[in-house]
Amino acid sequence: MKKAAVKRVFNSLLKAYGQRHWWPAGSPFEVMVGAVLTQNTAWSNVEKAIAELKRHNKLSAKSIIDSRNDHLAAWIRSSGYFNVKAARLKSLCRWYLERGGFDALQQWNTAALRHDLLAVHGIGPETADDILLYAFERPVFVIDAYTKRLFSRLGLCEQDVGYEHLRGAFEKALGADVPLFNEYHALIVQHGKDVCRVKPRCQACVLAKGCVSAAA
DNA sequence: ACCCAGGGTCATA
DNA sequence: TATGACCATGGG
Repeated sequence: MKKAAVKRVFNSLLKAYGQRHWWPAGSPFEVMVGAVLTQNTAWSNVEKAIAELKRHNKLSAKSIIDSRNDHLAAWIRSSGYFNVKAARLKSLCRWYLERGGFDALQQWNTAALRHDLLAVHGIGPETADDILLYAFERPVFVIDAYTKRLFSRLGLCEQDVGYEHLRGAFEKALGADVPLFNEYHALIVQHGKDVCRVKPRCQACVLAKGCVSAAA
């Protein structure tokens, strides 16, 4: 992808939506939990689940591991796929504690940390990259369905582009820039919620032409 | 009633 | 390697 085009889209989105102030969480660990809970799920449902974990004093790796599966599933019920996600949260928390927690993991280089995260059951590329960018503040560009949809509509990538390929394209076009990656992904999600497929025009389409007309 | 959301895993061909 | 099934709640 061309640098200029990628930056132009960012400027358009920023002008349309303003700063997003992501990730909405009080701690890196909360980011990690939210990243699992939001898999294929609306964030509004995740907020309730996290509030419920907090209410039961279970927003820590140890307390999650020590919880019964059926209890944990009940607390995160609102986020959907609760049985699956209860198991995924536990595997993530085991990984987290086995590696010595946040400060120890923060010593790792980004490539090694990403590789290790991807080996955790239930952590795929997008969840891993959410964690890397928003919890560990590493320069990793997060790709999601919104990103592929928007950029393929804009004609900047193929519709069926692979995750790693598109991630590499963004990172190459933008350079390693954590605050920029943070804001950009958040803006893409905001644009996705603005939903061109429902509204005839979303705010950013006024500025970044093509998004509407290419919608199928 | 239908559609989809800030995905990932697993079984099958 | 490439699809398809499956997981499941809540808001539009």
